[in-house]
Amino acid sequence: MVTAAPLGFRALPLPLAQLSLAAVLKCGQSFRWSIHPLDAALTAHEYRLCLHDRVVCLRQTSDSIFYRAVFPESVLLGPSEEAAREAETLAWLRDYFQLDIDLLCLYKEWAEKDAVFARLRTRFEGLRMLRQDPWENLVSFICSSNNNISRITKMVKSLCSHYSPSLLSLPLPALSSENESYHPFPPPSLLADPSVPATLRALGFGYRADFIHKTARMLVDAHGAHGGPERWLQTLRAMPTADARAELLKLMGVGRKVADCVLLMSLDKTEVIPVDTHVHQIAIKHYGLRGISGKKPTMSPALYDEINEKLLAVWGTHAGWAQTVLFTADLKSFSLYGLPTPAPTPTPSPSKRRSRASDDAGDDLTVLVPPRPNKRARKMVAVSVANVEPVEVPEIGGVSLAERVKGRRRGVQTPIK
DNA sequence: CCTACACCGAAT
DNA sequence: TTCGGTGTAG
Repeated sequence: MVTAAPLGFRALPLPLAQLSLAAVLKCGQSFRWSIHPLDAALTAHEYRLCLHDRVVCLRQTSDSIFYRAVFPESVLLGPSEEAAREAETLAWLRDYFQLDIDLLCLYKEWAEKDAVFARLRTRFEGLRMLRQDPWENLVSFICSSNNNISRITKMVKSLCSHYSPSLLSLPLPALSSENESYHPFPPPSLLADPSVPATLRALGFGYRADFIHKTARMLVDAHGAHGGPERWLQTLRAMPTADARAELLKLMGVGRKVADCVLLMSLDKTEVIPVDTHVHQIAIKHYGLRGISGKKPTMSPALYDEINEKLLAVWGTHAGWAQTVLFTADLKSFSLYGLPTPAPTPTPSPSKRRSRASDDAGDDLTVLVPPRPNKRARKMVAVSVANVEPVEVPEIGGVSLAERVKGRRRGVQTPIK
């Protein structure tokens, strides 16, 4: 069913299998999108994110993304400036969702290499890694320690509304006449103030309040207050994985797991696999990893590396992407929000039936795929804009992916010891 | 290098 | 108690 673009929206033809907003925006990568149901049956939603100068609004059908940007009340703009803004928004979309990466191509490669993935792939289509703002990503994941998605989301929104002025206010898309105000993510300088720890604690951040404040202070001290820290974080994208990780680990509240999340989700390190206890359990179950000998499931650096190298060998250069796709299916929150909660795949031997999605792969699957040099999936996704001349999207921001990821290989296998 | 333990708050 | 961790001290 091809739907006409809602009023004020532009259409961006894109198959659901290339990008599923419902999956990507709720899977624990980003915590700041607001999600509004468009009908009582919860079959469609509008997603909104406040950037520094505009609010991006998205909707999706089976074959298109619809997008628009809303700006604060300002001087009247001419047609050319309007067009420029349109182009910026589209460019942002392509960059943020990394639309020059062909997800189908990646799924195909993972399925060929990994029987577990091959079996589960149809359950979560369109799951891709975002290319997030590093500063926001960093702070969000400092908040993630010993925490869950629901509370992280509340904390991040609370952080924005308390430390960053409202950019604009917008009526909810449907089912209500209320307004919602939109706040950008606060810059490091605003979180480096001495009053911040007490304030954040009062907001329920707990011990993370000190982490955030100290990290902000470290970055401002080292790189200045006016976009310096943000620019410096961006430079980590051009750095080998191991070097970028070492920089992140200097920050307060940033351990291996948080550092790896930032490397994967905002610093272009596609091969990095953040390892938590959940990933560990699945790695044991399906990929032949050793468990912990003792009783305390405390993750040692050596074990972390072992898991990481093992899964990297299975999935290759985009191992971090593959891990996200695979383990997102296990998220409880996915039963919410009208995602097509994957019906359990019929198992040849239906002796066991469990509720958790990942258990469906069968228990005796110990997959041992020899590591193989992997050619990057870079076939571009055809993109065009309705009512505008079709636009091909060869690369992002003038910099090809090959350029961005160049020289990363060395860091991949480097153990931390 | 590796192991306890505290730390906040919500869920169980 | 446990959890989608990290800093600190041994």
